[in-house]
Amino acid sequence: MKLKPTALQGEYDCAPNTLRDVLMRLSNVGLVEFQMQRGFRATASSLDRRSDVARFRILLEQAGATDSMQRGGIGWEAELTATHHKLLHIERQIVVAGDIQTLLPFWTSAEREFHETLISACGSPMLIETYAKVYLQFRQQFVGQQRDFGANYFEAIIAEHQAIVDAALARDETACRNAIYDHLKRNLQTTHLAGTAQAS
Amino acid sequence: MKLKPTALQGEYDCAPNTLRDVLMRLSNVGLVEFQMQRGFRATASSLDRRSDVARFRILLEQAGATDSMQRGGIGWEAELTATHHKLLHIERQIVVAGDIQTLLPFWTSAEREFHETLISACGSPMLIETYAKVYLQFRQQFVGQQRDFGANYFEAIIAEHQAIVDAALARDETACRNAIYDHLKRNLQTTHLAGTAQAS
DNA sequence: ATCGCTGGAAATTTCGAAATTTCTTCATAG
DNA sequence: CTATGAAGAAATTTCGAAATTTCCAGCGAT
Repeated sequence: MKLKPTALQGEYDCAPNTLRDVLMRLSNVGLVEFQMQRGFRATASSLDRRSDVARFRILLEQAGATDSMQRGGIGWEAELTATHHKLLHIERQIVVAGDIQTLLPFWTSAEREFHETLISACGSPMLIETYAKVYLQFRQQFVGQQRDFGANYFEAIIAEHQAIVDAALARDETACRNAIYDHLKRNLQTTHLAGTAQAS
Repeated sequence: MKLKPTALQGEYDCAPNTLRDVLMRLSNVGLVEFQMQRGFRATASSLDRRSDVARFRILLEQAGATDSMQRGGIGWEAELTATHHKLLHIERQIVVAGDIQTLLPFWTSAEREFHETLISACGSPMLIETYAKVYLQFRQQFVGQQRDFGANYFEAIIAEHQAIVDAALARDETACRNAIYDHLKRNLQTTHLAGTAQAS
């Protein structure tokens, strides 16, 4: 679907060139596609695309977490514990209240913070920056997609996050890689599974 | 170092806003840094930065090559052989003639093609696109840096590229990962070595 | 002497119109 | 009926000026 600056001018109240600037920045993050002389397009939300993003996210998160386990000190452990605590609190609320609508934005924010903290001690600014972009693109794949959060969906998520923290704090690299893979494998296509062996 | 559109207006003959647009696109690739309301800056060329880029490149190239070895068919093998043949031809010319100045642009182009072909069959558009950007940033770290290409520098490079091709065609994943690491390790800082174990 | 505030200069961003390029439609030829 | 080409329409890019924001130096107070 095309995104024409002049068409969006009515939606948002500004000049077409400002829209162009905004779209250009969104294309930096990967939320919008840009081609020279051909304008902007919303990135398609296909099964292939989602699988690709998930696969790449697994690669970066496994590498970042592994490095963080090797380099991270007590400060990293503290931050990881803290962000996980906040995340767990929200997830329990969702399970109990079942009120996903109002809590979802808080959960999204907390989940991002948790995963970013997990890799924060890897020592590679480039990996951290790239992961942030990939995480946004990952989340973008689910906007407007009416996913059915099954009854025990968030209970499963809670267990998966717990497994990641436990492995990370125990500095068990293999366990952590497996936990990350298990957390994200639901987004992979079966044809991609071969290429993303758990422990790699 | 700051990059002010109005200042570069004399250098290139166009309006400041066009310069702004160009710099914005360069920041997409990572060749220029951009901060909201604070304009553009040339990315610093420090030892830390170069090491970070190299480390990230190793991660992506190892993963991409591994997946390509699993998924690539005869077509991939053919392309890899072809690009390596072209690269080797240029490198031999450099060794014989010692004429680095005129051959360097050709070598850079051929080297990029070779490495991109190596990971081209990985099946992940995202990894391929990211690698392309990282490769550019890697090369950027050496512009204007008078590196001393020692007498047998390119002879070593030839051997390293050969090791990569041989391992890739033999589908020896561990050997290929090691060959990639050996090819790029000269750019890593010692403090980073721990984080990038050869076979990972 | 250091810190905070204010005023002016410089840089960045926004804007709307002009110029260029691409896309669409329709007519004509094979 | 398909294909090629040209004209018109639409979209993208460029441009220079206005508006906003940031940066920097100088003044005054604690």
